Amino acid sequence: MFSEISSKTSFPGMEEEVIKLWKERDIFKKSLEIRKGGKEFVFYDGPPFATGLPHYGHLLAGTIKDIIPRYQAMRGHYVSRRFGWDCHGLPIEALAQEALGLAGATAIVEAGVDVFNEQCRSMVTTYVEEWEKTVTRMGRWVDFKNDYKTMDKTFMETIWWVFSQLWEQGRIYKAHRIMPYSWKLNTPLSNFEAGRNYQDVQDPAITVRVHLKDFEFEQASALVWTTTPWTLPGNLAICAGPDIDYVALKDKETHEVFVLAAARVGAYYKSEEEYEILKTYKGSELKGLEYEPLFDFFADNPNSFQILNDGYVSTEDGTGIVHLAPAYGEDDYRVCRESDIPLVEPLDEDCKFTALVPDYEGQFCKDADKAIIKALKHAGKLIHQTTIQHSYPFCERTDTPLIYRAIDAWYVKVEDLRERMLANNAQVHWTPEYVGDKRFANWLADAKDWNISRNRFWGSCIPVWVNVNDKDDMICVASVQQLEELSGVKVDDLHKHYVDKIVIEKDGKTYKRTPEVLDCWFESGAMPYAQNHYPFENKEQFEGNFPADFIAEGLDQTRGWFYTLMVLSTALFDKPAFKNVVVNGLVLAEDGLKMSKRLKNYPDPIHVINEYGADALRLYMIYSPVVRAESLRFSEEGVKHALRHLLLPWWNAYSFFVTYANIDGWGPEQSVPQRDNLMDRWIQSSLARLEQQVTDAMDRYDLQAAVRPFVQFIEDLTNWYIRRSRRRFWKSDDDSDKMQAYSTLYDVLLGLSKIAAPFTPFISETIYQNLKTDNMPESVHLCDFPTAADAKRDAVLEGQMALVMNAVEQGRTLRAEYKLKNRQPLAKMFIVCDDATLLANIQELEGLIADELNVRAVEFSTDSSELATIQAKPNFKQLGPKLGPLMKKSVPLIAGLDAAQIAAIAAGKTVAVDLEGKTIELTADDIGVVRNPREGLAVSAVGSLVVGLDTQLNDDLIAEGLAREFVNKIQNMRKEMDLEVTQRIRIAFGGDEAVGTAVARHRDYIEAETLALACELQTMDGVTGTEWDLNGHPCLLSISTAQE
RNA sequence: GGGCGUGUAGCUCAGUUGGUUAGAGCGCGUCCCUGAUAAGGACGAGGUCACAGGUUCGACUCCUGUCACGCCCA
Repeated sequence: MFSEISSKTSFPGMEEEVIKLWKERDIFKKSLEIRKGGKEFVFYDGPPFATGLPHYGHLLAGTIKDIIPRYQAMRGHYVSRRFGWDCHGLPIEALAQEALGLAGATAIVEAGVDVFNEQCRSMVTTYVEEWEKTVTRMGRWVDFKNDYKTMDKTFMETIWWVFSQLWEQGRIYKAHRIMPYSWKLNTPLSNFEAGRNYQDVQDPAITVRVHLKDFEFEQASALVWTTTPWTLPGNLAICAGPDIDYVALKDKETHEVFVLAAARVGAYYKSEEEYEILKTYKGSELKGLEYEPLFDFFADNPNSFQILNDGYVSTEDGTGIVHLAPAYGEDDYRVCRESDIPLVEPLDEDCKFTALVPDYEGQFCKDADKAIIKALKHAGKLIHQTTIQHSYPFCERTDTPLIYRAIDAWYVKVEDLRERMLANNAQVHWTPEYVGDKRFANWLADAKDWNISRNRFWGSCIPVWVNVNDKDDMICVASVQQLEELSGVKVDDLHKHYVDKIVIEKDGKTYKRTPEVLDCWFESGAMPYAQNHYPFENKEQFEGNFPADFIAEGLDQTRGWFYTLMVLSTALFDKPAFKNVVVNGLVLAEDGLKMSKRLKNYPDPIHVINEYGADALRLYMIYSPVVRAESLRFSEEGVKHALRHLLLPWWNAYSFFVTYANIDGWGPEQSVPQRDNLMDRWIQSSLARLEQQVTDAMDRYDLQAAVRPFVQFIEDLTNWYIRRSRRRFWKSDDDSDKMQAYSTLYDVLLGLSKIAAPFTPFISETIYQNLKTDNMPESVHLCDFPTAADAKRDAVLEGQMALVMNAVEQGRTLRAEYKLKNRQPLAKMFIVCDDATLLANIQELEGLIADELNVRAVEFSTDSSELATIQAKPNFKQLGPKLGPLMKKSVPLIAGLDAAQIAAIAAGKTVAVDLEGKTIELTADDIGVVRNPREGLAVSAVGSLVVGLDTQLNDDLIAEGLAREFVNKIQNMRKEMDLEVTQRIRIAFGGDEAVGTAVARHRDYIEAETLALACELQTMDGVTGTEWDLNGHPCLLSISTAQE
């Protein structure tokens, strides 16, 4: 006996049961154990920040990360799945700051880095439990016990090793980075922090002139605009846009020559009469012109004081020529660096001018604006002065304006790796392809050196100790052991508040650690090595498992994880870190906007799971283009749809099987191998096709394509195979056909549970558990994925069934068209097909067609002429290349061929026709045949099949129709009364003569169909029952239960 | 501003190497069927395949440009 299935199964409830089962029997662990020794399929988990609850993006990625490994495991591979946690970085620091009420870096230092870091450490695990719960509830199998955390000592030690490898390659260098800086707190802030306190302020906006040397006009100056006069003492170059138009104009009043963007002249002169245009230039033509420094503080700085070119210059305001002080602007820094202009830094840590600029020494930079403007005015270099109001970032804690300035930073040289990274990327199979070929490849081709230092606290430390007396004397530490040897200190923890205290004394020199921590992307990129504590441990294991066979993340990781993995694997091993990658798109809210807690424009994931189940949610997401990097507008309705149209019909089919198998006492031990019935052979072939389609798609990592064929299969199974086979299960005697039917449906449901297992692990498991025998694996996820589909397919049979379905569909259409309801039997139908072989194929299923369409007889014929006319239509694909420009003109000609000609061509003869004076030889390949139903007949034609209905009714047919109506009403009443399927009944009825006659004539049929022991006619008055209308005849029906 | 992608029915999406009637599901309307019943089927309405050029006998499909949206970068 199979377990009975409640008619009110709750899918979410069933899923919870399955989770319990997996847990109790440790199925995940077993699924790994049974594959031990098999070829490994290596999966790397990209670590999420655990700073909030999982959202749909995580659920989606998690589902992909579950399906592929489940599938590969069923294909015989050993797939270890370790969960990863990204523990370091700003997101967690922000939470800790909030918890401790610390507003910024200085507050953290004041409170103590140890206090702060321990706070971070304690908060990392805040969401771990929730994550584990949700990930598990979604059905994802992943090892949380043997997870990796980027804050583990072993992980962090490998990070040092990775860093030291880069160091030894000469890839690590120090440079600057322009960052917002709080002069009050003496600390740089992250851009994120800087963005939180913008205020409207007034700043001076001045235009100054720099005198051009060796220009073609005498007394010429370039006009330069700035809102930060205090940066002018540090000016080292000016910059023009290469494609911007510039003019040299002569001021008619002063006779001086000024150079500025043509588009900006109007901002300086009210009328065209005030000046004269001498010449126009492209910015690129001005490149290289030298000018006299505004101030002479840095007059000897190499390569300085010339016009540079860069695309960032605009003509929105100012003069179209910008001044560059590389220490105080990101673009300034970049452009100057490209021209090898070393930066100068005239401010101290309080942003006061140093002795390098004696005129303003000791003055706070912004306060010096006035004096600087005055000096420029005095020197005749100030052309224009005004003030502007703009939005400017302020320090959150002190409400003082932030100063953008150069901060020491560590970089990894990446630019020379571009070629090798591209070559390695070419070995990676991307889904979808374009992300790898275009997006990622373009990104690699333009890779910039990577700034890996952060002026923060909670992260892996840069393992470099610097000689306190000589900044260029550095020691890069590659392991804990090395640090212990160098320092003589036992090292237990590699976080900043521990290692900063460790001082190295060597050869009489003192070394202290550089204060920065590493970008946490460095850690995730180093995850393949660090999760294994390579090379300190697991050397062989790592080397055998690198690169990964598969990873999956969102499109946003092109610049994130995908990139950092590639940089480090290329630098260290000159290999890609992964062979296959599935890139998913963004999950948006249904309104097309980003999901927003504030707008509440999406349903809570927990609600969706509890309402529809994880299987439905998984299916909905996977069966969408979001698995191919396109965005998905998440819709609850869509999840419901997956449940109603895929899971429920499947479940109903299974429920049908169990119900009748139990009634008949059928069990798997009675299974027989023969398949005499075409329907049985057909559904098995369909299952094989499904198997083949799924395997093909999965081996291409195309999840959407893998799910698609399930839709067709479920449709075939439920709406054709089961519907057409129903009687074989419950009306026939225990004969061989019934055995075969049970055996087939059993095999199919069992096979389907395996094929679907990676996608919908819960319902697959539930069904499998009930169907399996004792000598089968204890979980569907311990089974082998069905293969060798080729051998099980019968393409001829599949084609044959397609034709039959086509014929039936036409028959149904005709019934609808002629308003002949299906319960009304008809005497005859006609099926005509010119091809005798095809016709014979259809004829094999005559009984099925007759039954489905409720006709007493089917007449088959190869001659369609009585039912339809035929017409030829050109085969464009075939004729197009042959006819070329004459193609269009051939259309009416071919349509005009007569029946004899078409028949001749179809019979393999060649018919010659004249087209614009040219003779065209038409063969069977050149034309298609269209059949048009003859007028006045109930005929339909699709392709080569013509179907006709005999619509004439006689008394006999009408009586049978009534009997069928009668049965239908009784069945409805049985259902209404919620009777058991096997419950026997008695029927009492009243009705007119027609009803009475019909019932009398078909009593046996009625009693058999309705499981009635008696069906008695009474007068209308004698029956208290339900009133019905049987095809226009009034009828009263009453039923009562009966003992056999 | 640059790179990449997307744009097909009211909605969600398919659409093979270019071939003439552009499909499916949902929703809507009409009808039908039903011991698979939280269903199911048939039919109908609904499309200038974002727009404009070009290549071709023929373009949703290939090329160029434009527009809108998204992601990333600047």
